[in-house]
Amino acid sequence: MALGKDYVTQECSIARALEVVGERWTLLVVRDAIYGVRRYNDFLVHLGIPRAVLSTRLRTLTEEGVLEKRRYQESPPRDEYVVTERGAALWPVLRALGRWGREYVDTGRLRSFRHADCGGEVEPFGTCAQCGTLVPVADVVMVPGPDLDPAPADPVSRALLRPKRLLEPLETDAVHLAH
Amino acid sequence: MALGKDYVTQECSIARALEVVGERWTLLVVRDAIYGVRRYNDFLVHLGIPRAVLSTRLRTLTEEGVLEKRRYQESPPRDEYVVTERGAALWPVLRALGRWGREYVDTGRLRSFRHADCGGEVEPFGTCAQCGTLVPVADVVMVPGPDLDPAPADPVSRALLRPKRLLEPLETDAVHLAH
DNA sequence: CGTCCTCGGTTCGTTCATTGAACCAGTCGT
DNA sequence: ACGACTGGTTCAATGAACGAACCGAGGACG
Repeated sequence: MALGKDYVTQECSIARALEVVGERWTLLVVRDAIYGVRRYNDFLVHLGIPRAVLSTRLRTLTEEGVLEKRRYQESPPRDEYVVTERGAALWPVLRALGRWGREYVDTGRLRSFRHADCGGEVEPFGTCAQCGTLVPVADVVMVPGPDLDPAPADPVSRALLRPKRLLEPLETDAVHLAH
Repeated sequence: MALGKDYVTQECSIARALEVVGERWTLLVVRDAIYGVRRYNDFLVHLGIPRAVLSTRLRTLTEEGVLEKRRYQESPPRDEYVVTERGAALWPVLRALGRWGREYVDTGRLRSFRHADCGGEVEPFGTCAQCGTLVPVADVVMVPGPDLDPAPADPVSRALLRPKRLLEPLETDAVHLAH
């Protein structure tokens, strides 16, 4: 971790993991990436993160193999950041955090996560309440809840008002209009 | 979160959770608390954290209801920090982080976690490999692995070389000798 | 051809958190 | 009376985050 002193003294996989994803904003960047956000500007407006910090996070996450920088058009040259398998493997962490946040911090029902195959809700530990299988990230559908702001300012939040399968790229208003 | 700007713009339980436990060191403090560490000095030597930071973390975690400050002897007056139910509910987060760290960052086998009732290993999502039940934190036993340093410098790490049920108080050398 | 706009950054001064060392107060053991 | 232990607080220096400004490559438009 690029934070002054690191956790290397810790003989613990939790500490090792936090070395990689424990910095401020990092897990939120990964969350957005799993939600399907891929472009610099989309991360920027959705997170409200300082540009310099975003640049650093994207760079280190790419170096760590959590994201992959990929050119998706040549003219003008444009790159996107896509979650790797390693990044997608952080889904259980985010799911667990989200459940804890909802139960112990939140008040409203913001989003729920359902198994694409059978519609069952994904439980605290990532299994499907309906069919009991351990749901892979790619088979999770994010469903917006009733307590989300119905008309958010930024296009990424608006795009996330529709149910959306995780990992698939997000279509923002801008991209939509460009067609 | 006490970090300059907060994540309040984020309509997301993950962000809300990170508001509480997203700061540097915080999750490691909670991890230690779940491992059974309870006393200021034990956190200090085991984490190698600056005293000022430890003090603020313990205070905010107490205010947030993740830990509870409790007087355990009157003369001299001594307090200990014990995980609450709310704090113990963070176990899935730590388990998920640990699994990710072991699979994608670590090399060695540092610790494993087993179901106290049947001895089965606790799987990535927190279920028991043997009997299939979702194992509550209090029924998890931490078992040290072969790649741990066999003679660590601090007494807390030494105490953690023995198998240990989570949440139960840790007996360090010092306490042990004091009997 | 000149101007404006977008995207994906970098630079920079200010603010804020972390660090590590020093200090301190209450209590015990001897 | 003296020193050690526990559980802190204080302080100066460092480093990270913040936010606004700037920048360069490439269209788009007229």
